[in-house]
Amino acid sequence: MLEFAEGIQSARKTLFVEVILPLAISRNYTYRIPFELNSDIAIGKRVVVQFGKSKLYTAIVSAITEAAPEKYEAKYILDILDDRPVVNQRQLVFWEWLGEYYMCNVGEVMNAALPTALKLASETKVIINRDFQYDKSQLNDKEFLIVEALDLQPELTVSDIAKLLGQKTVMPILKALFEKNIINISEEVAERYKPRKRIYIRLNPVYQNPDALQELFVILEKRAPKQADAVLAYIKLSRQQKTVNKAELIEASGSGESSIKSLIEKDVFYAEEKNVSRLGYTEDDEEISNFILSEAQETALKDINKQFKQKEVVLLHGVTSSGKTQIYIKLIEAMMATGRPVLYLLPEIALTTHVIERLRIYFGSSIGVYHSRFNDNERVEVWQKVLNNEYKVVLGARSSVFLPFSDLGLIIVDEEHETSYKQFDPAPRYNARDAAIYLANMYKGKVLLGSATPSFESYYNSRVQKYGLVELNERYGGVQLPLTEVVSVTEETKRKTMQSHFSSVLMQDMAQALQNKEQVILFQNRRGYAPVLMCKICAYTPKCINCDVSLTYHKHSHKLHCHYCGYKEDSPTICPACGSTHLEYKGFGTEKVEDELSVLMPDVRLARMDLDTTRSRNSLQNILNNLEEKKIDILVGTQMVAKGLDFADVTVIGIINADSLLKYPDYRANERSYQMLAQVSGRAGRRGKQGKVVIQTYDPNHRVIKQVIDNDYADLYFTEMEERKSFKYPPYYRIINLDVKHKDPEILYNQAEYLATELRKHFGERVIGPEAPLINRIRNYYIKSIMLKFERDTISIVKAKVIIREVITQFQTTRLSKGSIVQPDVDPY
DNA sequence: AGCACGCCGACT
DNA sequence: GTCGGCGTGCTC
Repeated sequence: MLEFAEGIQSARKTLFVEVILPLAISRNYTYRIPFELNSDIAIGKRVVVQFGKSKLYTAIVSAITEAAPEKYEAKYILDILDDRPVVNQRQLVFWEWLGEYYMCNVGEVMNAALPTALKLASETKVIINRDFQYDKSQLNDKEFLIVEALDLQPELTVSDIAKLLGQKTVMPILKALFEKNIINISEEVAERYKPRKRIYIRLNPVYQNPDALQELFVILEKRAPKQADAVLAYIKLSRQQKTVNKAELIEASGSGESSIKSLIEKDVFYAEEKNVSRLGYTEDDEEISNFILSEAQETALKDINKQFKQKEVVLLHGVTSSGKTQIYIKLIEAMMATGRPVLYLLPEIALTTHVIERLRIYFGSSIGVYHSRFNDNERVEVWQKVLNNEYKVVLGARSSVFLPFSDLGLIIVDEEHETSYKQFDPAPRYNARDAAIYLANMYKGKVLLGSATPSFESYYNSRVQKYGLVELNERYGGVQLPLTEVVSVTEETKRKTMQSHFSSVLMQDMAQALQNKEQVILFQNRRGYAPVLMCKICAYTPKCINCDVSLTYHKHSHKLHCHYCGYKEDSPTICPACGSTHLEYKGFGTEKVEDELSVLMPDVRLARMDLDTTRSRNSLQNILNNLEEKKIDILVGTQMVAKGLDFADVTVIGIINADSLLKYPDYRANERSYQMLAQVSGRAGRRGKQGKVVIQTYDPNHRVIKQVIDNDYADLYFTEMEERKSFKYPPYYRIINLDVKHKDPEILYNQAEYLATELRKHFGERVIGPEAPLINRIRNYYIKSIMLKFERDTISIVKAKVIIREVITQFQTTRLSKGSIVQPDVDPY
């Protein structure tokens, strides 16, 4: 009785919800719930709301209140899409934190977090009002056209009508028609996700009795031989596999759809429709092959577990081929035994290769995979399964930190130094590695960062005892380090032994490898397109007088610019170091390398692997398969080739132009170069063959190249860190970039100067710029960058962000800010 | 982010 | 004199 009364009361109560809209707007909005939906509403469910005059959106309920908004009348929510929340409350906290930390709106986080299919399409549909008689002569031409079209077709979308009339703004016309009662506007949101169905066939258990089966055959063979075939085929198939689906049965029996249909009608077969996973798992590969950890791995594993007792995050620094993956597997197994799920983050590119296969072998169907090569339906499917706690391990790229985990015991971030963990555009400009640390902390889970060449941030954090550190210096199974030979391009050019971009050493090694039926990978960094001025004779590259970066040639001004302090100088015509006039703008890409190679070695099977050749869904996998099946002799690629490629027959690695890495105008150029060179080299001659790495450079004595050859990460770290300290760069300092954009460069200049001046009032010398970035105009917007450098510890970054936000908001209320876009980027690396 | 309202130039 | 260009401001 009491329950009943309460039920009535809650049904009558007027409830309001605050919702997150998938838009870049700073506020959340309040909607009213119709009484009849009161009992269905819950935080984390999706609702359909009208926002603005005509748009419908899928929003996420972030709060439920009883207080009516004071200043306006709230609109009703139109529908609740979910029976149970698709987003849990911890996630909402996570979104909130991410928005705060990376200085963007929660709506933008929502946009990145939810697969598109969960965000629903808004299709505004227009239908004719059949109940109303009207006079056609009263209509103007456009109205007439619309009504005519609606006579032929029951419904049109707004965009259909726009096309029909050949104009964009159709809403006023429709509004007029609507007000005249001639049309109705039916707005419906179509559910985009459709689970894939498959029809499974079972034999009526009656026929397990051989006599009954015999009898059935006699009848069928006489009157419907095709149906008899189908039953026979079913029996055959069911012996080989647990389930038989309709398509298989049709295929195997050679009988048609109709025979199966009549057998179902005769109750011989039972048909059952089931949702099928689109993810292509097979249940067969659950065999567990037990590998044995080496002594070094065993020690490392124990050490990791020991450190986890005190530290939330542990960095595993293990050289290439040291068998980090096996350690991960052991950690995952241990975590699985406790029943807590594991998230295993990998850079996008590594996810399509062997890693998934290897882990599938160990963990079978309890492993989920989530990355950008999945289509939307597949992503929703993984989302739902995570929601249902169906996975023990999720393997995923950057965006998998947004999956609806209800618990996380461990997050592994493999290749933690990878820049692909950072999203640059659009907002949220987050780093999945750093977000993962926050995420794990929410669940009191642990984080293992793994890399052969850790990012300086992580290494620094482990040195200051914030993270634990475990080093693994031994290669697994005694794999030898490759032999590295540095070739001076200057020298070979002088001797005239260079053939286009290839040194005689590299040509010989390639020829040798091909003769041995082995494979070659050539590495050419895309970044080589950045136009850097270099002397052809002495390899001199102009550097900034204030910063340790190469200057970049700007065609626009015909000057050399420093992107970090704003220093400029005229582009020299004579080399200041050796007096030669042979100054060149350096930069060439993979395509050119492939082209030239095809001329030099016409019989060799070449392939190229870069962003352009791997754009479509399966192209990357195809290239890798071809490499594996030895249909490719030489693969030319960008950084992609440095990640996770592991082929036994690749014995020669050629780095076409190490200078394009080393001279990159970035304070991290040396760190990045080392990482890249070390990772690429690690690809050569694994599994028992010693490989050879050829590094071509104009500057064979470069400190970083020496450090790579000596495999001396520590030396790199200490020398670089000195510079980071004196030039105020991370990890000693934190960086926040503000990109200001405007269509007019003059106005932009004033806006950026104003913002920088305002910021200087609070932060003084910590504000650098504004300075034009490398690419200073994108999509008709000119860009200026303001950089803020904050020292650790002495200043609160949280407070600084509050002030920055205030300055931006204040700026946006001024008339000056008209037409400008201000984009903050926190930790822009 | 959309989308409507509103104010200016290019056409019937 | 209208159409439609885009700039500006609001959306619960």
